[in-house]
Amino acid sequence: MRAERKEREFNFRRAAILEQAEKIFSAKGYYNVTMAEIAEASGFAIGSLYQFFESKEDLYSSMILEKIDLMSAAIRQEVNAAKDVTGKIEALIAAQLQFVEKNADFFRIFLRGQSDALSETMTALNQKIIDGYFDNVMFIENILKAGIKCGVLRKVPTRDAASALFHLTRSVTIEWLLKPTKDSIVSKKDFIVDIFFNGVKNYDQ
Amino acid sequence: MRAERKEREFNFRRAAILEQAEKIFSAKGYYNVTMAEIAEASGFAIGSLYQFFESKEDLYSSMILEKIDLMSAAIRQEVNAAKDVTGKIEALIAAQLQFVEKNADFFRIFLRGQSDALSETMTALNQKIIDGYFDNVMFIENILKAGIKCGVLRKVPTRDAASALFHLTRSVTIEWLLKPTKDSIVSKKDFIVDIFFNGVKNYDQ
Amino acid sequence: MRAERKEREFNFRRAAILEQAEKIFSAKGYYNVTMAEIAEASGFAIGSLYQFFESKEDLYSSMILEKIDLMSAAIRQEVNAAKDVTGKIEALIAAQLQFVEKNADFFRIFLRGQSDALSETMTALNQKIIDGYFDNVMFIENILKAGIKCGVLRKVPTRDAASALFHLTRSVTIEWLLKPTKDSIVSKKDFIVDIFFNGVKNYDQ
Amino acid sequence: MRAERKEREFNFRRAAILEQAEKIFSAKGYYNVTMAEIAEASGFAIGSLYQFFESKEDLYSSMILEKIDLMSAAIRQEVNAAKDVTGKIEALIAAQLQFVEKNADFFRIFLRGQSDALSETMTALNQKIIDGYFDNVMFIENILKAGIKCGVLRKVPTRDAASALFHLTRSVTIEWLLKPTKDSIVSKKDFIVDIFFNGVKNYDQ
DNA sequence: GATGAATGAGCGTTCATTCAT
DNA sequence: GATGAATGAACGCTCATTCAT
Repeated sequence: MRAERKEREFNFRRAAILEQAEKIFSAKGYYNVTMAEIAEASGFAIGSLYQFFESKEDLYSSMILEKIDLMSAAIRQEVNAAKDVTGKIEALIAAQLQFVEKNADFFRIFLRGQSDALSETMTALNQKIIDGYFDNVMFIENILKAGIKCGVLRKVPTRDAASALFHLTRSVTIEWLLKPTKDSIVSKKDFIVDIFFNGVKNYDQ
Repeated sequence: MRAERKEREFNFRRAAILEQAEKIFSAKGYYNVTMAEIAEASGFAIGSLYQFFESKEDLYSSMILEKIDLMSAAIRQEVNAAKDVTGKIEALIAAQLQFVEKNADFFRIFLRGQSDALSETMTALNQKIIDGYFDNVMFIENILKAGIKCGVLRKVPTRDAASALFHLTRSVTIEWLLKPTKDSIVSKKDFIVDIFFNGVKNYDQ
Repeated sequence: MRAERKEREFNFRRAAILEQAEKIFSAKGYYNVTMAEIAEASGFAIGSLYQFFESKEDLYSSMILEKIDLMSAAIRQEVNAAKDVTGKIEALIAAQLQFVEKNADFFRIFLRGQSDALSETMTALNQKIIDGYFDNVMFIENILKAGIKCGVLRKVPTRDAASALFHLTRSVTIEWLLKPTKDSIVSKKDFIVDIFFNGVKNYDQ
Repeated sequence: MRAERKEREFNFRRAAILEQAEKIFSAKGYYNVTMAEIAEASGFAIGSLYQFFESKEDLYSSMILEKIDLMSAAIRQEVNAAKDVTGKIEALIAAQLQFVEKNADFFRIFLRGQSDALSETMTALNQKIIDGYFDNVMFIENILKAGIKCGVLRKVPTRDAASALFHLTRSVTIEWLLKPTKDSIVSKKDFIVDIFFNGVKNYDQ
């Protein structure tokens, strides 16, 4: 059908814009990027951007929210595929790190985005990001609760521990983004698992 | 002496501006704050701000860097006062949380600032923030190294573990800033220590 | 014949566009109406409008000029049908008011158009409107001249008096357009005739 | 006092901008004038215009409303100075014509403005213009009522007659603005008075 | 030194017009 | 012929910075 092809084309172009925008926003930050720049980079005229997005803010928000959804879906799929609690946690971390590796540009933005969430502007986006963050932590929390219930984990405050695991992974992500290294970030999974499960104390002493 | 009094006056006014700027930047973010707003809030004329700071960017950078220095100094003092490794780590966490509690406004900025550090603008500030971050992690790393050497901690990759501890504390900070609560954040110290030292695994099983 | 049918079709569509355009321009004014809006309202594609009109300005001008011609013709016909001067003047006023009543939307534009004629843009349109205005006033003037010649009217400056009659009618039109009323505007004819013929002075005193 | 001089300066500059804007708007119409043009003509920077006016619309509205107020005041003063009804009406017409002569540029705009008042944009300005128009007509109406009461005028519908007188004057104004003539428009006063009082009918026949 | 009015480059956004399909 | 997505010049407006007072 004609209309179908149209829509496919539309989505294709839209995605192309978002891809370029991601790179540029990642490098320079929301306020230092102009619509003209995005147009130039994506090979469209300035006016054309407005056929795909209502405004600069809409373009930015769309890019972030859609990527977040992708990430959420990817992670949940991996986690649900795992059977026991330990496996789920490992899958969670691995999936997160994989996503980071494949979307480094986006994460540079996303990490900023979460901080921007602390300010008053772009309220809609911020609220969605915060909601997404809480969702995420709650998702982790439920895994931990299951782990405590079945005795694999000791009784720790689940909410705090979930947040801790989330930020442990984030810590590795930030280090990786800050120091250009060729090593795959996924190799850090075992370290996170080790620290999160065992802590640093030496019991052998 | 006349010149001394002048300088004291100067520093006093400068600090007053930074104090107001901190509040405003915290609430609205760098790009949504105007020099006129800062002037208004601090009771100076717009032009006067330029006697204390070269530019808006300079004002912003100065505020952040000076607060970081304060925080660094405060933390190091507390840590150095502690005697053994365990005590140093507890002191480190407690000092950081205390600083967060006393400087919530600043931390809202700082968390954003660290993310901004991932982009290309404000190079000077970003580099200094990254340097400060690395300094901080290295400082923690040295404590951990000492802990491993004396057998209190098990042999974990020190750099990664230092970063992990740093971000564990950060995780608690973000949660606290995101959800307005009247509980003191310092009370979270024991949780961080517990997780970091012991992990979440249940060894009793 | 084929070509004829084509032309009929063409003119039919063209008229449909003008009809919608009249409504929209009337409500929002030339500069607040977009070609997209006119296309939408008339059920054509944007590009199709350009097969009927060279430009937005051409569309606007065409609509106005054609309506003016219609009005002129209608009025002249009515006036010529009347026999004596008094009858001609009454016919003139009545015809004008009837046209206003049937073309309220257009008159909202036309009144604006006449003022636009005082500025420098849309020179072609403006010149034609001014020409039309002068034609109109001259047409009235000739009636008045005849009236003076045959002694029905006293010796007043004909040009000024013609303009006065024109604007007297206009005054009633504006009042009627400004205050939404259900009374037919045509009922005001007698008032205009009365004032124009007799003035307001009380000779009985 | 310092502040006083400041304010005088401010008002002086503001008036200078309005004066230039009047000329330009008069020649090209609201939508064909750019802020850059007004800035250029008045010798200020673009940004400076915004210290005197909130927006382009505000600049335009201010210019019109302030002139209207001036005109209203001037006319009412002249009218009130006259003693009997005939004198008041003559004063009214003379004052209006004088104002037109001194403010030709403004009237080119104002005549357009009143028509714009028939569309939906610039609601606030339009409402004020319409209000002003009604005020004006009512002011005239009261004079006519007094004239009827004291028997100088015959019993005509006062509202319609007031509007008629208003537009009679307007008719002369438009003719004068449309045809560049060196004759003073004020000389047309007697014609207006004559037509309005006596009509065109020849009673001698 | 202190002021804040003046500056103008630079932004996001609109929309008449074109032209490949 | 009919379409409507693509275009980009042009607009109103902001705000960091300067400098005459």
